[in-house]
Amino acid sequence: MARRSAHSPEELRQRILEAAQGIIERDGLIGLSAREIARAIGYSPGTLYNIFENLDDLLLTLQTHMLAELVEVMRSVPEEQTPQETIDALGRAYLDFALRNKLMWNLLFTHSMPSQMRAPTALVDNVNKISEVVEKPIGQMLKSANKAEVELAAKALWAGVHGVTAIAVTEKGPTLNPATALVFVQHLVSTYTRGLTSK
Amino acid sequence: MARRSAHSPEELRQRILEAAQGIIERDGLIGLSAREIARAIGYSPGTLYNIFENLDDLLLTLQTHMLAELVEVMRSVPEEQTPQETIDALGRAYLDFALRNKLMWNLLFTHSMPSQMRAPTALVDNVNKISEVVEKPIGQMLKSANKAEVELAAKALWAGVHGVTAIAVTEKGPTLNPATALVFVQHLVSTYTRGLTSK
DNA sequence: ACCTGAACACCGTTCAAGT
DNA sequence: ACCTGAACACCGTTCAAGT
Repeated sequence: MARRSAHSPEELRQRILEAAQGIIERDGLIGLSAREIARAIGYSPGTLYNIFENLDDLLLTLQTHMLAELVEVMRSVPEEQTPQETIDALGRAYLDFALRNKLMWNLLFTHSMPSQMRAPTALVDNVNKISEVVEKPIGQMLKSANKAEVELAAKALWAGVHGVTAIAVTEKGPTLNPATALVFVQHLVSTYTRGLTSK
Repeated sequence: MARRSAHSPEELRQRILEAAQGIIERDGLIGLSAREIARAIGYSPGTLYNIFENLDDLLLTLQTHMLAELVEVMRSVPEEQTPQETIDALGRAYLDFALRNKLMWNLLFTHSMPSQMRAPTALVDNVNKISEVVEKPIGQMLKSANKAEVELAAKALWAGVHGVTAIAVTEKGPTLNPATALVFVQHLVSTYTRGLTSK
């Protein structure tokens, strides 16, 4: 057996990650297993371990990819006429992304491994990049504010939008759900920014 | 073998739930297994299935208990001098609870099972009860608002506080973490309520 | 009535052996 | 060099058999 190389190492790596993502989106984290991934791509379980250290490593890689994609989505939101509208558009983009990738997005903010394991810096950095995107329009709204104030405001507001999104995605609130989430996001953004500018 | 009844059924049920909670808080969801719980309480694995349908049922029960405890915590926060201060105290209580029970709190808002499984109504109801606690001080702040407006405001603000808490608990933000979270919660609450009252 | 433990169909991970 | 598949130590869950 062996030596097929029907796929290059990078191809194989991609196919593994895609298969894992598909399984998670379909069956949740519970449905994910090395053997199931192997079955999905038509390789033996052992092959995964030539490419990833173990399942946790694979999961971390998946989270990093997902987060990088989310950062890209946020960065490519075009600037609107007013900072207000730009922030609104960013909120919509964030919510949309989460609703399109419910289980995978949920996984990003889940303690899925033993607590002593720290998130890799690549992941933490990307979480930071998301709020950095929000700092620009916030800075335009608060022209007299210093950098620290803008950063605080951007992170607080983005965390707020994140919270609305999180409740909506997990469908654990009867009123706040995927269908109504946008209204809540817009209300939070407009009310918060009014509070910011009327200080 | 069998027939020990060293513990009443309710006692046994409690011991199982406590053991499960301990394992999750120590090793995460990954470390939880029926056999591990059985080992922890000194019974055979089969015993768990006399009391719970399966592990998902056990997990759902655990989530329901946890959420009921959180509702109790929120309801017992004393009313302060001003609605503003009361909302602030509620935010602090919510954050404290999450930081004291990191992994278990995280579990409450995690898609831990196959996606077709719906959350039981007891769980969804309790999520709603949390924001109801916030409606009271919000109503005092907005005397001319109708019920729907107060509900929207309470849910949006609570979801926002939830988001700050979520980022802090998972320790995936370099700036927003357990040590700094309170500042973010207070900033979000005060800025949002200023926006509300200055409409 | 209550509990056990063997049994079944699964896991993650390793690694000697094959091409 | 790359991949397999057997092997090991685990799982969740069921259920006949014991007290």
